[in-house]
Amino acid sequence: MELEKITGRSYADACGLAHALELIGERWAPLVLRELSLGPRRFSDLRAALPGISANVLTQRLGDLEARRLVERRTLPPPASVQVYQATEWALEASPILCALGRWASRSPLHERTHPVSAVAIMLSMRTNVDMERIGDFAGTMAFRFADGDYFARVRDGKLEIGVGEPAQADAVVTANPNELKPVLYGGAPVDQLDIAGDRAVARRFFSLFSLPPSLSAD
Amino acid sequence: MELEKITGRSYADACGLAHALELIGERWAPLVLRELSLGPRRFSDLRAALPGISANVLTQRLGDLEARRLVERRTLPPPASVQVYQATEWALEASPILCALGRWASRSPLHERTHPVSAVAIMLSMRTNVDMERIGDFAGTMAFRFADGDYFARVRDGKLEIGVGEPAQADAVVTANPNELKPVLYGGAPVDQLDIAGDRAVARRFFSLFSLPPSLSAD
DNA sequence: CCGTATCCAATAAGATACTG
DNA sequence: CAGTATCTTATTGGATACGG
Repeated sequence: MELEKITGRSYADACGLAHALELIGERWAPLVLRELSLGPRRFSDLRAALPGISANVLTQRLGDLEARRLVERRTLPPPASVQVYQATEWALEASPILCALGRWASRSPLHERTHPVSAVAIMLSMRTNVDMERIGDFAGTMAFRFADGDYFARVRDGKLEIGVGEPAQADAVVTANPNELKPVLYGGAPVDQLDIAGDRAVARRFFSLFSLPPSLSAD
Repeated sequence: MELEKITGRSYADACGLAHALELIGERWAPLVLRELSLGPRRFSDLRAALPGISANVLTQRLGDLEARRLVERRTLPPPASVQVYQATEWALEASPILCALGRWASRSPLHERTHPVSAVAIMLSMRTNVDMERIGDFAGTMAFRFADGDYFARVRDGKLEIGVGEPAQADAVVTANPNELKPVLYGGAPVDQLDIAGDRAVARRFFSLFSLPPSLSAD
């Protein structure tokens, strides 16, 4: 099977970057990977998380990514018996690189921060924008309840762990939509504007760990 | 000025990665940045280095990148008086991230390593694929004379520096085209198949510093 | 030679409707 | 819900021609 058949147009360039673009350079592809980087998702999860992608483009992207060994299609065991899409181990290795690219781009004067974000995006942004030096000896576990699922962030031993699902024991539980988190994480908005159950002091400390890199002047 | 006017289609997603795609997600854009990441280049340099890009598309990409503050157009002082395109400082910060993406992609079973590479691509690949642990206390300077320009690689103090132009004092001078370097750098081909003037022992040691990450099995 | 502009054909993306 | 099918629009690439 020739590469062009799989990737559409070839750059005919042996440079790894050119091949990266053949793998994930098509529109939406990196965002699909982003949505898969915390765990498997269903077709409709992806559609809901990617504002504006159309069903036919998502179908095609998932098929492309599967052919390129970045995504695997799995059917969950009964009684669920639903099909999910899962990033391969190798695809997950690209995730921190894509996050770094996102952090780089967030300095752009053209960056429109008022757009909505998905649950996965805001959780990944914590991993990307945490200031390790501010962690110190802080430890705590935050649970996040979004309309489309539960996530957690656990700080321990100077590290931040992000995951899907209900954490073992949460110090505080935030019920919100992802957009409401943005101003508190990155806009200096007061933590109290969030719906938080549990230890609000832990929550306050937790939210103080994050900051965006400096914006370039818009001129 | 609205973002959509600058970027074409918007993802309407506040995630930094989505914005990165709005900035450099269009076809050829990252490869144009790659070509600019070791210094300013002329239009025709870019055309020559990017196999298959049409003048048409290159003009548009350069204009897009300029509007997004990733590229600046400069006119060199007389007597040259020619126009060159230069990556902004911020754009250069994306370079290591794009290199990391290239290294990640190079593990793909679909990666076609027989395609040609540009001079800048092969020089950047050294920065990307050098094994720091192998440097040890080795020091040496290699000059590379390609048809379209001179480059150098200097190893010193456990670090590798890549640059454009003639180095101060080279231990060895390699005259080749970029494709001929590939098998020696990454394919275990003998250094002696290259046209090398100067200290061949330094050259041999130098070329032994590089290796690609392991390929995934093609199944 | 250095780009730009224009025209055309091939692809890719988007919107919408539809099927199991 | 999980996709297909179909149609329309946008983007890309290639060729060619044009001005500095």
